[in-house]
Amino acid sequence: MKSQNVRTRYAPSPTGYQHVGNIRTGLFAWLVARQAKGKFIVRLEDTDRSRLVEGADQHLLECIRILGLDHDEGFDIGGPYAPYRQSERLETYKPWAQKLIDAGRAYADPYTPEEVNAFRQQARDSKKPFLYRNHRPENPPVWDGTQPLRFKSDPKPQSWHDAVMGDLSTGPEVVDDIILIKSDGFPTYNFAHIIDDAEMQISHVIRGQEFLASTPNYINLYEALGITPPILATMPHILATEGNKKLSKRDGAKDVLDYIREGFLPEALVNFIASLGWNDGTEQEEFSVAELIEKFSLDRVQKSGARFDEKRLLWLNGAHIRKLSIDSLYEKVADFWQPSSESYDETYKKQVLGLIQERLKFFAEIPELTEFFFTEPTDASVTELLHDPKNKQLRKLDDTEYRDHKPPQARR
RNA sequence: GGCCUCAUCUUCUAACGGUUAGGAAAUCGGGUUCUCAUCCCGGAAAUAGGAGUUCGAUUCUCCUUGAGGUCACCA
Repeated sequence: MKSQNVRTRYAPSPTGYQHVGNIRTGLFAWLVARQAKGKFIVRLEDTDRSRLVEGADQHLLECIRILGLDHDEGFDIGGPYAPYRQSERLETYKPWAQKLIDAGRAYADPYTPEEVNAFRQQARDSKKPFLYRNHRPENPPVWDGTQPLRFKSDPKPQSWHDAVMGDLSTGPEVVDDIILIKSDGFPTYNFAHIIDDAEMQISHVIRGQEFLASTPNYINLYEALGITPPILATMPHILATEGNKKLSKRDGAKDVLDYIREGFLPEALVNFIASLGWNDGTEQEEFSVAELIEKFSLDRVQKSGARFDEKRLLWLNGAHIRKLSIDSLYEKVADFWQPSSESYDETYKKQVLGLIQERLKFFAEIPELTEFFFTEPTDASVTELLHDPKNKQLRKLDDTEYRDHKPPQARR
């Protein structure tokens, strides 16, 4: 593949906030695109009308903006393949569905949900996996748009290559007649993403491990549609700090914006998220965004899941903070000063910052760490101590050295 | 239960089939520092188990075990 043709996408469903687990997929897609000087596309997969969360689309945009994952095409800015919101693309799915119907590769599902559930329960009771195609109707009715439209699959063994997982293969028993269009007229993810990726010329599909099991179905669909599959890259899950569960909102995965609100640096977050499941093979731990773009590669992504360890994020953020000049640090912490600091000027606050920079892990700690610089002591003995000329630390406050804005290592 | 995937210190991870299995976080100890932190030095800490291939296996193969995913008109 020519590098200028690399087009990756981040295509979440607007069903809530972004957390470290799902934003990593977006970060990796972005890195692949930027490294290859390709395009990064942000698409919204909003075909499940019942799970939509208001404001989730704006939240997503805010997250990628703050993390610096700039996009070239998207549901907010448009692009050559607009619209990029699946709910606005219903017309583009129709001809593809019709093509399958005409070829005898799609049919109307005549059963009620209750009937299908009964089949499902039957399979469960006999401890067998459920396969709809075992109940495939012999003479399905003409599809009138009110029933689900199902894919008439061609079950067979399949093998394919995954840019992260390597060579994979499955037997015919995993291929089934998946639903393409739901009875409400919206396509399923399974159908819509394949059409959109093809129409939008997506070169790499980078997504989480939960899609691994349905990939054989997608390959079957690609074949029926006559579409050459893109490069597939499956990311391992990020595990919650406790237990063995995938990191999820339910298990307390934090909103990415919450980290920003607590005063984590976007570049530290990006560094941290990238190193969850990826490293460049050297002993380097701290990476700038530019270095990540240069060094990232899908084939060095870990196959196994990585546990989310906030202690490591804390350390990494502290390390990034220590590298900042006082001026730059001062600029970034503007929103974190406590009320008692209001009457103090910039010069004084920068001096205070210089004193705490080395131990600062995230900006929300600032009030706690600096309160005594902004309050008059009430105890007489403390006052006496403060005026003790032998107290070197306090003398530094009068020192002019911090006005030079040197990084802390350069002082002394 | 079927199918798929994965498996190195507590955690994130490194190691063309040949290393005293390395680094980082956390932790413990020491040094620097008027405190804390930073910084420096050091300690403890791992190849899940069993076969096989090989002169030699963390690395290749198989089995076992464990973990995860999936079997939705969710993505």
